[in-house]
Amino acid sequence: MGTKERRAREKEQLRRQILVAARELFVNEGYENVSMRKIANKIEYSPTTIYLYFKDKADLLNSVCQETLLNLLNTLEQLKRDKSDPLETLRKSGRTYVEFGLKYPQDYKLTFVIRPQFQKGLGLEEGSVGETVFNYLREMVSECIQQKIFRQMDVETTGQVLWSAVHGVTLLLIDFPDFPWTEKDKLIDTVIHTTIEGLKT
Amino acid sequence: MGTKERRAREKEQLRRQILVAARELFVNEGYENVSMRKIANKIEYSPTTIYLYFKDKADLLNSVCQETLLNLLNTLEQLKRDKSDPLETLRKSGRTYVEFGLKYPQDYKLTFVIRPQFQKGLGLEEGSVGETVFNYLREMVSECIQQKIFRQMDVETTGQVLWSAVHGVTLLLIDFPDFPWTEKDKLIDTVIHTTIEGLKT
DNA sequence: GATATAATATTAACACTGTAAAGTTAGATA
DNA sequence: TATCTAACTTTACAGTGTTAATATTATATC
Repeated sequence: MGTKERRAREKEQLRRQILVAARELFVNEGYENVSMRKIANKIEYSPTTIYLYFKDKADLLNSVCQETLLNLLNTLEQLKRDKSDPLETLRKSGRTYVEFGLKYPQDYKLTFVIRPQFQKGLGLEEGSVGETVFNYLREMVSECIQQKIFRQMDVETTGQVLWSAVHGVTLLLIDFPDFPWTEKDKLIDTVIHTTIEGLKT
Repeated sequence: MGTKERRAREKEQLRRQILVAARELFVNEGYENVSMRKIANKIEYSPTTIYLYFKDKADLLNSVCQETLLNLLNTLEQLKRDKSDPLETLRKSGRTYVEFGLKYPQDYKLTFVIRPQFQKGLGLEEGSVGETVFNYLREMVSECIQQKIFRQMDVETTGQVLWSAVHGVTLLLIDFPDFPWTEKDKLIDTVIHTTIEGLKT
């Protein structure tokens, strides 16, 4: 009598369908230009059905962002880390982070800028995906400090400085595409290089 | 026959009134939670009157942001610049920039994150206030490079690296108030210090 | 002072929004 | 076959940005 299981599976399926549709619309048209009705149309359900799966529009956004964080985490973890050269790992991770943001600019903004506006105290609490991402950074930084490549500063501050740098350059490049930036790759590399140099002993 | 002038003055006055009301509401309730009707109520005019002074809501936002940029510029220019110590000037400017963002977090986000979403190619074009602000940064950076305090990199890239750093830390502090940040002042100083160290010869 | 003219403000309306409440339908259990 | 329940839809509400048409006011002209 696997009907219950099948039902549960179907339910999960529809949930995912909603998420996929929502992400696509959010990304292509911007969060505020997407209505529940548009999402509903896309999946061919009535608008209010969505509310059986998500509390409200902000909750839907939140779920989309959780996925984004998971994608980011996966992307980062795919980098093979050379234990003997933590600095290079850090550099590559920084690059990967920024590139992820530029590859999915709307997702990035949704996750790191828009969502905080709707969800105070968001997504970085203990046990969350967001925290896991930050832990990834902590580990790398910690290695650099232990190996005395970086100056002996606390891991938290060091990590936060790095995050600031990559977050900053990512958002600027996304938000001001018409600004006369230095060649993009050069800018990204310089930001990362500069920050790392500044952190060295 | 100064009636025309008086009329113009009155018109300008109402325009300012709208701007003030809009800013206050945007800042306190967030751009998307503010309706034209709310603004109209606040100034005790009918909603459509606003359209006689601003093209639409985005235009209103844009004007508010122009003011913010002007405020930022004034704040920065109030710093007295010690020509003989451009590094200290740069440091103080960085601090001032971040503090400005934290003092008016909503204004900052409105200007540097929300507005770009509504106005592509925004506010940094030639002759704009935004450009003037960036020119301020250019000058300081240029001085540091000329005096060989900074390594001989082009002014543009160097400036953009600095901007990335302060922009990044400002937004992170605004958007994730619940994250276990290092003590705020320490973080800001470390970000600025690290970036500057990284840029040195 | 009466009237024409221009400037300014308002009313009414449209097509849309997020979402709550009530109504409907299909499948499982008995 | 009757009942129950989960899934989904219909309807409705109060609010949105914005436009067009209308009304009101203040000025300039006679």
